[in-house]
Amino acid sequence: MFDPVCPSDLSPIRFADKWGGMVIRCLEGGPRRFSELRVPLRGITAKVLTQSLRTLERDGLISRTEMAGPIRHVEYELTALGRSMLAPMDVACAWTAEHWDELIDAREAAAS
Amino acid sequence: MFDPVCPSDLSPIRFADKWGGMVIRCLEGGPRRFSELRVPLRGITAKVLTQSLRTLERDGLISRTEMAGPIRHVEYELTALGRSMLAPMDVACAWTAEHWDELIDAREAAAS
DNA sequence: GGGCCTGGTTACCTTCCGGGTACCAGCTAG
DNA sequence: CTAGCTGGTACCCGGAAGGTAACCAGGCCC
Repeated sequence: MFDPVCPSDLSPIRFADKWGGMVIRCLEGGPRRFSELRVPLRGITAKVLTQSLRTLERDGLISRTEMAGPIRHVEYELTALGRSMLAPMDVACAWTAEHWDELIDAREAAAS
Repeated sequence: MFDPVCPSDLSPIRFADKWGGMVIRCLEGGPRRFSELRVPLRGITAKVLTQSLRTLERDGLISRTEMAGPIRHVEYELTALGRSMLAPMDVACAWTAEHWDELIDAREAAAS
């Protein structure tokens, strides 16, 4: 789903850290487990994902819940605050999509 | 106008690099010269401002014009692309302002 | 000539971010 | 006993970002 060489790297708008925005997108559809997040975030290592999740939690955007039971089960979920950030993110995505060609052109013109 | 310890550092939404968003805000009202930009961006050094301006120019968000004449005169101005980014920035600012307390609370809760 | 304004450049240093590898405990299935 | 899944942690590394201090040319004023 998300590529390590994500096109959004070209966008001047960034949410949280490098993977933060994508993590939030992954949680948009409901709670997810650690290993479930690693699937769409292709190429992310456990360490980096942990890092990103801890930061998002510190900033109050997601919550971490250890479920009871014999086997280990941790769920990450968007908080109300995190969910409220989806709106600005949509705006940013729309802007990036709309001006995609201009962004590419600017880079190419600058490279030459 | 802008503080080096800008409150927006707490916002998970960032535009361009550290000073990029503020530079764009400074140019909102029309073209500005290098030294005019240094006034509101308190504490920014020439090198860092140059760096930021070069990046913004590379990304097609601002334009740099050397004016003719005996004394040196350089003007920086928002391009159409740069100006179009003001809308997403407004949305981001509004979100940050609206959820300011929650952002602070989250940090404080995490610190304890 | 000396000082100041213009808009920078250069070298250097420090911090942070992201990533790679290895390793861990707890539980389960074969 | 061994392998595999869960969700991580510890350690090291390289590169980029951000900042400091010094210096620069060109033109102005005195």
